[in-house]
Amino acid sequence: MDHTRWLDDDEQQTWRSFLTAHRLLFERVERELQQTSRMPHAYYEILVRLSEAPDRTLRMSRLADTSLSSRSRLSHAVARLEQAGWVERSPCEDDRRGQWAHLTDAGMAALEAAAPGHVETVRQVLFDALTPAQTAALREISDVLVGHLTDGPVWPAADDSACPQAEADAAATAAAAAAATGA
Amino acid sequence: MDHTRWLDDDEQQTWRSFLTAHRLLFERVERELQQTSRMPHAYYEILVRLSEAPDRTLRMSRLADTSLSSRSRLSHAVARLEQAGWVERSPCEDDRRGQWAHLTDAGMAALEAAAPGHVETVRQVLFDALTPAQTAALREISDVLVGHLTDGPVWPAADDSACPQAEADAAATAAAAAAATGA
DNA sequence: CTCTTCGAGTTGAAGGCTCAACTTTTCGGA
DNA sequence: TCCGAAAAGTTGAGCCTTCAACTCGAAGAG
Repeated sequence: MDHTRWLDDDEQQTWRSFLTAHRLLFERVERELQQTSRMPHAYYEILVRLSEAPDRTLRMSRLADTSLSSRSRLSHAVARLEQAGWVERSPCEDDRRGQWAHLTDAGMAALEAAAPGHVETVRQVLFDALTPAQTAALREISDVLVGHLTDGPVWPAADDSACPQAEADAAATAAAAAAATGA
Repeated sequence: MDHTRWLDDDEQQTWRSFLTAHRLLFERVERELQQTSRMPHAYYEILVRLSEAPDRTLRMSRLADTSLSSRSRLSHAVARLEQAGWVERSPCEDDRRGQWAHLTDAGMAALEAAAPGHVETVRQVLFDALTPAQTAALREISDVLVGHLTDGPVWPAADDSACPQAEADAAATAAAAAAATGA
C-alpha cells in the first residue's frame, strides 16, 4: 500500500510557486553577477566571507563552513580565485594539514566593484517586491527553515565569527570590518 | 558619489537567512532525487510536465517554457532523457522546425518510482517545519515574487496548460491527468 | 515571388558542481 | 610508543548548465 504523505492541492501550489520564485530570482542574481563581474554567486560569497574575517584570512575548512560550501567545491573554487589573483593560499604552521586562504587587495577591489550591482539586483528582485510585513514573514520563515535543516538550534558555528552574518552589501560591511579589525 | 541602495541590517539578515535556507533545502531535494532515482530535479520537472500533458506529449518550446528551462538546457536534457529511454522525440508535421517530446511508458514508470521519495523529502524539508500560517505566508510571498519577476500579471502562458500547476506529487496528479485527458 | 526577419531547436566549448577516491597529518587510546 | 580512526584538503571524472553560434523552416513586407 501507499504510505506516501502526498501533498494536497494547496501544498502543491505553494511548492510550485516557491520553486518558480526561486528559480527566477536566483537566475537573475546569478546572471547579473556573472555578466558584470565575471563571477558566480558562490565565488562572491567566498570573497565576502574572507573580507569579513580578521586579516581577511581564514582556514579552508572554516571558509567552507561559513560559505555553505563543500570542501571539494571550495578547493576548486579557491583554485580558480587564486588564478584570478583574488585569493592566496599559504600553508598553516599550527596544523600542517591546513591551509590559509587570504583575500588579496585585488580580490578586495573585485568585491567592492561587484557589490553595488549585486546589492541593487537583490533589492530589485526581492525587497522591492515585498511589503514590510512580507519581508518580516520571509525572515521568520527562512530562520525556521535554517534551524530545521541544520537540526541544531542555530548553527554548528564554533568560536569566532558565528555563522549567519552579513552578506549582500559586503563591500560596505567589509570595509568597516577591515577598518575595525585593523589593516 | 554612491547611489547604491545598500541593505540595512534587517534586510541583510533576511537575505542571508533566505539564501541559507534555500541552499540547504534544495541541496537535500537534489541529493535525494539524484541518489534514489538517478536524476537531477530539473529532469524530474521535465518528466512531470510531460506526464501532465495531453497524450504525455509537448512541443519542445512549450516544454521549455513550462519547465522554466532555457531552450538549450532542454535540448541537452531531453537528449539525455532519450538515451535513458524515458522520452522520445519525433518531428512535428505542422511545423517542420518543431519537435514533439513524448513521455514513454518507461519514463512514466521512472517518474512514478521517483515521486514518493521526492514528495516525502519536500514535506520533510519544507512543510513539516512550517505552521499553517507560515505556509500561507510563504505561498503569498512566492506568488508576489513570481508576479514581480515575470512582470506580467500572471504568466506568459498561452492556450492550454496554464503555467503554475501541480508539481511535487506528480505521479498521482499525472495518473489522474492522464486518465482525465484520456489515454 | 523574393527577401528579410523571426522562431524552433541543436550543438560544442567552457565552466562549475558532485562524488568518490586518495594523501597527509593529527589525535586518542592501548 | 604505536596503531587505527578521524580531519584537512586535493584531485579527476562525469554531469549539468550557460553562452554563443548555427541550421532550417515559417511568415510578413514589398
